[in-house]
Amino acid sequence: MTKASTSDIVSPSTGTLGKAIALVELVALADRPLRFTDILDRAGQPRGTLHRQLCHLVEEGLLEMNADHCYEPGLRLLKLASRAWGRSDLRRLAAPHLQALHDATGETIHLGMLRDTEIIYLDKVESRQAVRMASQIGRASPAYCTGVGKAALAALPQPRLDALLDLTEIRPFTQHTIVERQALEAEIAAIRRAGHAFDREEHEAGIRCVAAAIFDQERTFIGGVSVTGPAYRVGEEALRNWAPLVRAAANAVMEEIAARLGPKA
Amino acid sequence: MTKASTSDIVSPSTGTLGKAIALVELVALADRPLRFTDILDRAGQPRGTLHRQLCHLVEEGLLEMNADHCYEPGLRLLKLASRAWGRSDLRRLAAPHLQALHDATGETIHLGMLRDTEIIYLDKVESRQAVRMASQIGRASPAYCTGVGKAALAALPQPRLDALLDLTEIRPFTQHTIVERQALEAEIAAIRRAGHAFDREEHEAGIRCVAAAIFDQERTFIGGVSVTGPAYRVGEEALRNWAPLVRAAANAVMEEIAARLGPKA
DNA sequence: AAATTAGTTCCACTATCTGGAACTTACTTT
DNA sequence: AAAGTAAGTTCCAGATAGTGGAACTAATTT
Repeated sequence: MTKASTSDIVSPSTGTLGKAIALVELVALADRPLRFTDILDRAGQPRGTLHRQLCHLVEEGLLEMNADHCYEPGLRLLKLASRAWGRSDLRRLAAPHLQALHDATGETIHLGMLRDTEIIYLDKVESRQAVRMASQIGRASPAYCTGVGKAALAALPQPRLDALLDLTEIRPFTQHTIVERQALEAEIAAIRRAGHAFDREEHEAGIRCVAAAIFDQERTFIGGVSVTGPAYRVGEEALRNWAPLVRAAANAVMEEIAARLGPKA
Repeated sequence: MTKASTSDIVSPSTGTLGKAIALVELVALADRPLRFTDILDRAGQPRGTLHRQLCHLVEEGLLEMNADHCYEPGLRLLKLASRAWGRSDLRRLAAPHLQALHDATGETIHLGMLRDTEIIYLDKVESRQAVRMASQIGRASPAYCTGVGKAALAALPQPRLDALLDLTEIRPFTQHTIVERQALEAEIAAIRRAGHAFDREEHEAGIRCVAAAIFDQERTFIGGVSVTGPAYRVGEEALRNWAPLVRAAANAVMEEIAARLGPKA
């Protein structure tokens, strides 16, 4: 029996717990508030069972039920996540380098990690308060069509990459999204050679980005940094010019990690 | 049997789920990474049981195990919480009014909600990027010694207030923290009369704050707004001057809520 | 007012969780 | 380096808690 490493991708056999948090996710990812019956339709569980599970989740504060009988994600999630965020070593070590990269480029900087087939953004530094701060932190985007995501894919050992791509449901977000498996693998090979990844409006129309991977001592991927900007302001040339800066930032974070482990022991 | 409303305070009897997320909380709130045995000591469960539970949590991405066998909060928490945050109606409606309040005062603005005996901060607007953005979002602080918290307490019907205070473990965070139950009740009475609450360095030394409650149509408390600043810059007088502004901001949010419910039906 | 839909409760059944003990692996000490 | 000790993992009979069909109540709709 394999021990459950963070990076294994397995169909969850976690019994009760799995079902429970699948419900939380169902509610959290829905684009509108869900009533009991909405959830019943989507969850494929008998009424009685579902009802009890929802009650438990509400009692635990993972879900809440508002005035019009709709279930919504609960505040306790926020509390737990804020601790997770505050304690992340990678985030803490990377923060100054993200800021430096922002100062150098003037564009938005992201720090992301790979979780299953998705990139989850751990931190960002924004130009001015563009839209609303923190709105992207914790956001999950598919790996195969984002800068940090593709840098992550390119950083994986081939068998894990294959397994991950097999699990990924590829669909076109924009007309530039790479949807052919072969084309994607060629892109990944190119990223391996170059040491950085571009996102040319593949996830969001009008948004371009350059990203580089961060590795730990054993050369396993732990995260990625990127510079992102609107296409009207960020041309192909700007992307290419920033690539060395992004790689340098990623390297600086790696050195930081190495430095921290040295004195520690 | 009472239906489990968000605001009921009950000892959780949620079986497996309750134990599981108690573990997540244990790991998330710990001030250092915990190894298996550390958790074993604190969780009071037999080895076998605990081990399986932790495995399940890791498989679900609620916890992660790092290289040196320490458990840490998982990325999936971030993902779920970011959806919770992005979808919060209160946050969305309040945002412009927080900004306006910030423009008027120049100090840090918080929006918080009550969860059991704690205030959880849903949003904030900060002076310049003071320390690190978003660091406070999701943060939980005790109700009895914070501005928003005391405003919340004063807004509760007496029986719920009593129940809540009975559950609260009161301890002095600073030398100004109100620790006597009687003094606290007097303070709450004063807040009820005034319509706003002060925090005079009761939670953190050197930090002062004014807060006001936000109610829904039925006059039940749903959240609070506050202006917070360092004591050297924010005197008693400034606090008193801001009180009307804070109350006005809270009222503006209430009108927003009322307006949204009008056209809707 | 009747019909329909939505939400909640009940209880026999059984899948899942429990926890003691044995086992394996990774450090520590002499 | 070998023995000792602590940390982490696996196993299985027994107990608990979760399951799900059906009956019931409450809220809408016709």
